[in-house]
Amino acid sequence: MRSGHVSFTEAIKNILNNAVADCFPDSGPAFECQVTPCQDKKFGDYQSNLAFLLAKRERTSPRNIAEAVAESVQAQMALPGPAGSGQARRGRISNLSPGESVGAMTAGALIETIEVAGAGFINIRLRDAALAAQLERTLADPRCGVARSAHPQRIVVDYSSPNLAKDLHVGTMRSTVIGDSIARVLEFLGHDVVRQNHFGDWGANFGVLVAMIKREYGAGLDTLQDAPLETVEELYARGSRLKKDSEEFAANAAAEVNNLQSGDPESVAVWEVLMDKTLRNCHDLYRTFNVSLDASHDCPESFYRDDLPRVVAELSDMNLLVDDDNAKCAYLDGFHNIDGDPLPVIVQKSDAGYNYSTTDLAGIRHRVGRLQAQQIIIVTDRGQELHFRMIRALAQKAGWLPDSVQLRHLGYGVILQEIKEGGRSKKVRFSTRDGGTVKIRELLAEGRRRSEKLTLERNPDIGGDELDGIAAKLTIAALKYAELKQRPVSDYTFNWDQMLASQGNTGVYILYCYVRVASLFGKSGVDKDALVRSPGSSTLSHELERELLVQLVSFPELFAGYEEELSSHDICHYLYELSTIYSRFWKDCPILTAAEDVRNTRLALSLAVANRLKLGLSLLGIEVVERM
RNA sequence: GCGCCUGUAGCUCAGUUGGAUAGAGUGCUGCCCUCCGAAGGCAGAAGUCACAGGUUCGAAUCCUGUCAGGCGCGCCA
Repeated sequence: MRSGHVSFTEAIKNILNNAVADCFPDSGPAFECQVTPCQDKKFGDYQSNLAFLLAKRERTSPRNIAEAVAESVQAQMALPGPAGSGQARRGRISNLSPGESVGAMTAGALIETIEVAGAGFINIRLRDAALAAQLERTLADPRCGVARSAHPQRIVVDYSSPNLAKDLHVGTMRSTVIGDSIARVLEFLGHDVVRQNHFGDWGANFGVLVAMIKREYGAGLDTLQDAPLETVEELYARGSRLKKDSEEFAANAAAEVNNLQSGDPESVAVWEVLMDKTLRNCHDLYRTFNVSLDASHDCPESFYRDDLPRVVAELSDMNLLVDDDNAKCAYLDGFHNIDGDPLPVIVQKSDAGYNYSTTDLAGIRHRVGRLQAQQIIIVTDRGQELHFRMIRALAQKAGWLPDSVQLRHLGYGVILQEIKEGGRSKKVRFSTRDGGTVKIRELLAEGRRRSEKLTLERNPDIGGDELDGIAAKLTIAALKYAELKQRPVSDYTFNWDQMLASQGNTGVYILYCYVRVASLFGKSGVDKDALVRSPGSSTLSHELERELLVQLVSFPELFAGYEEELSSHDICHYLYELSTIYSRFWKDCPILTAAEDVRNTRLALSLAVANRLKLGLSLLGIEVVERM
């Protein structure tokens, strides 16, 4: 259990569990009540369906069970407790001492009403004072009430992992954005996160590149150093074609792979120039895109070069390998190819070179052995699922991946675009007009053009560096939010107008909500610190204040299942809900012109909203703006 | 052929450890600035939850089958 902070869900669960144990002593200690927020707020704040689950075992109607449990809870509520349940007047904000956690509250202090409805639903409405007290406790808390995990793990998160022979494109963007959010949240929850950028800088692609560079630049490596970045990609594209057309060049490229692997100084020198150039570009892009990866997280394929022969040798010693057309293969149960024949993991190719399976196995050994990972999360496209299933099975068989270490492959779908063709629209893979891959750099530039235009339309007096900064942040918010708001598993359709729309479930809408609060505090001249120290003790005077309060204090519950689900889209959903409630509140509840006590309450609510928006967005890798 | 994933409003998607009348946004039709930012808010119309069976007090959710789509299945990563 997490100590210090207990969410309302957990507190209610405890109360209901006690009541069930009281009414039905035979139900057994294994019974755990389920508590969820009411889907319809008219029923209350939280509901439980425990009566339905118990009905069969107790051989009575759900309604009877619910009524018995509710009665028992009501008896708990009547008990006097340290929270002074009898004094907790409805509607008063500061009745509970701010230091007291939800877990320490008595049933009477926490619950306003408990009712049975329908066939046996138990609906609970919380006391305003309990909600308000929880808000006060978290107003000064940079974590907004979210506890750290009681069981922190060392978790390796492997993401982004671009192929350095090409500039970063939208395919790697998904891994980068999704993985970055996962790393940020797990770290926030107190885990020891080890980010690993397993980028492609070794193997066949680089044989081609080194061969091309030697051929075209000869001794003039300096000119390559100064050449624009596109040169590399262009060289690679031509080299790949040449490899198909010319046996001589293909042999050269293969030879260069061997040269690199054996540490030939001349080839390695070329490779280093290449790496320096492309890596600088890559890290530069991470900074621009607000991705929390830097050089300290680099753990590329080449990192494992000395391990590769050992991986093969050890597998061979364990008698797990067979020779097949000169390739060294491991066969595992349950994997078949298109003809139904056994499908191998190839760890050494017929030309004696190593491939990505070898590197991934070396990666697992390194992460489990040296990095002491308790969990490994790899974020790549869904197409690699079979590959990772086989790698996992082989690593387990070899004893490199103990049962205590979980290896998870998080696969995501492809990015599509809608195109019109003869009056009908269809979806194809997202690409440039000539069918090439879309580069992240170009995407950012296009987003900034659009964001700048939209900003100027609304706010013509913004200009210069401020405009640049706003356009950059809006672009990042739009792109990342669009990426994260839906489940990674599904394909998604790229659409600038949709992601930059200020209406609807977009990053821009949420930023706008934040901007309104920022503007409010700019105008009011309110001392935020004073507000945090003494948030006021006014009555709740409007139903929207309460609705906002309920949403605000449920923030920690968002993270209850995160480690299991890695569901950043739930965070998006929460932020969007919070923003819509605040927008309604904003419309109906004047703040600055209200009487002082009402005003202070509304300011405190506003501050709490801004804090959660800022924190939640930061966990998605999105920065807020103060003006837009 | 086999495996994995997906199918919910015209469109984009939530909801899937079984729970109350299936939710948002967009688009459409209207409405709301004397008031803290209208990049906002409100109201209305729009659904055989792909289809067919099954399991039970109860199914978008679980099981079986069918259909449709995406991806993967031996030396690229």
